[in-house]
Amino acid sequence: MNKTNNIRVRIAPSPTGFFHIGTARTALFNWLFARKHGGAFIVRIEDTDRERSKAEFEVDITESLEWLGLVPDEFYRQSERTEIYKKYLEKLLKERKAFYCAHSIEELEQESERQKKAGQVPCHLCDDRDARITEGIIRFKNNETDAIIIGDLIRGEIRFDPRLIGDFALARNLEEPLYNFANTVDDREMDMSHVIRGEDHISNTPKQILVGRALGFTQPRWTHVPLLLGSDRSKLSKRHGALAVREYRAQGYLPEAMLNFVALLGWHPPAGKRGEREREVFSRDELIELFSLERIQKAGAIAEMQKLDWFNREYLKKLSDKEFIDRAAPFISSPEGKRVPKELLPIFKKRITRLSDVDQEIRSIINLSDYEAGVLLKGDREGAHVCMIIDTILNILSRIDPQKFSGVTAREALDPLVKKEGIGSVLWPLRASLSGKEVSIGPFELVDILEKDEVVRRLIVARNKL
RNA sequence: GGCCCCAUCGUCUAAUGGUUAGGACAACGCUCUUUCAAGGCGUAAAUACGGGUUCGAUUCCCGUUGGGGCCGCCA
Repeated sequence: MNKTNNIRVRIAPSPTGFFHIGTARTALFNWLFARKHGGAFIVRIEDTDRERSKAEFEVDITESLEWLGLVPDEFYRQSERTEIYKKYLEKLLKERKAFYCAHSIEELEQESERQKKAGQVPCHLCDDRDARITEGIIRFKNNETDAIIIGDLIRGEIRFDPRLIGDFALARNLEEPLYNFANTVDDREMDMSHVIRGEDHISNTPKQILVGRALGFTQPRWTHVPLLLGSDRSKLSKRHGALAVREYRAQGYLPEAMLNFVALLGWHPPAGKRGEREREVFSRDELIELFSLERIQKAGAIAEMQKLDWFNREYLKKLSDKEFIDRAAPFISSPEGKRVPKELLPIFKKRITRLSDVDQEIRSIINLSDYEAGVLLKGDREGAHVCMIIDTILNILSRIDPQKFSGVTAREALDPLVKKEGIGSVLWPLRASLSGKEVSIGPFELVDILEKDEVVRRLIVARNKL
C-alpha cells in the first residue's frame, strides 16, 4: 500500500507476560504518531526466546490491543523470520564483523565479577574474535572507539563510549538470534522511520546503532519515552499491583478511559487559555489531532490509579442508558443480578467506578444485611416519630395492588404523606429501611428492584428495630 | 560501583526570560439535596539546593543533592 509519507512505527513486545499498561502507553504513543501522520503502526512479536515465549501471552497482547482499538496495520512474529536473520548473520560473519565465541557461561561470569570488583563496567572483549572458530555464540566484533551519539527526539544528544560495550552477543547460533540483533534487522527490514520505545532501552541503542552501521543500514529516529513508575518511583512491575490490561478490562474499565488515562501519563497537549479550566477528557480523534512527540515528558510518571477511576466514571456518565446497559450486562454474573430487569441498570450509572460494581451493588441490595437502628434515625430523628412514619408508609404501600406495585405507584401513593410530613421525614426512613444503609440508590429505585412482599417485610423489620 | 537519564503542589502536569506560578486527580470545606453519589463553588498544597548569565529566572549554564534506568547466551 502506498503511503503519503514514510512514517512507520512499531511496538515490539515479547510474549513473556501479560500485556500491561506500560506497553499499552508505548503502543498508544506509537499508534497516535502513526495516525497523526498517515503512517503505519506495526506490531512485531519478539519471540526469539523460545523458552519464555508463550502463545497465551501473544493472544493476550493481540486481544488487549484490539480491545483498546490500537489495531496494527501489519503484524509479524520473529520466530517466523529465522531465515532473514540467518542471512544477515552470515554476512557479518563473512565480513568478519562478527565472530564465534567459545567461552563458557562460567568463564564469562568470572570475568564479569573481576571487572566489577575492579570498578569497571563488565564487558567482554573476546580473545576469540580472530580465532576463526565455528563454535559457541555469535558476537559483534566491536572495534569502535569514537563516541556513539544518539540523536533522541525527546532528549537531544546522548553520548556513549563504545569501548564500554565490549563484544556483545548477537545470536546463540545461526538459527537463534538475540534481541539487539534481531530487533535491529527487523527495524530496517520493516522500514521503521522512528523507534519510539521505553527509556529502559536507551542503553541498548548504541549496540543497535553499531549493528546497523555494520550492516550498512540507515538509522531510524530514536525516541525514548519516560517510564511508567509505581508509587515508590521505581519501574512499574508486578509488585506494584494490577498491571495487566486484561485485569482492568475484566473489572469493567472502559477502553476509552484507559487510553485517555495512559495518554496523559508523560504527555500533555499544549496549554489552553490561562485561567480557563483545562480539559483532560479527550476522544481518540482529539488525541490524534493534538499528539506530538515533542510534548512527551522527560521524567518518569507515577501511574496513579485513582485518576484512572476518575476517567472511568467520566466515561461511564457520558454513556447513554442504552449503551450503559449493553456494556454493563456482560458484567452481571450473580443470580441476584440476573433477576433485575436490564432496563433498571442505568440507576447505577452515576454511582459506580467500574462496570463490575453494578453486580456488587445489586447483590448487596437484594441480600439485605443486618444493620443498626441508628441508620434509620440518622440526623437527629425521633424514634417514635420515625416508627409512626414507617407504620404509615407500611399502611399505604400495603394497599397497592401487587400487580401494579412499582416505584411510580409507590411514589404516587406516598405523595400526600410526603407533602404533610416533609420529604426527608418520609423518604429517609423508607430508603434506610429498604437498603439498611446510609448510602444507597434512591427509595423508589429500591422499590423497583424489590418485590412488594419484600418491601413490606423490610419495613416491618425496620419498625421492629425501633 | 560504572555508564546513561531525570527533577514545578501528595500524584499527573501548564507556563519555552517578565503570571497573584495555572489546571486536573486525591484531600478538605461549603452548597444543592431524602442519604450517598453526581453537580456547583471554594480552601490547603509546588518551582530540590547552591552558584552563575541577565534589568529580570520555573525557564539558560555549572555544581551539589536526590530519584530512576541499564550493565545476560532476557527483551
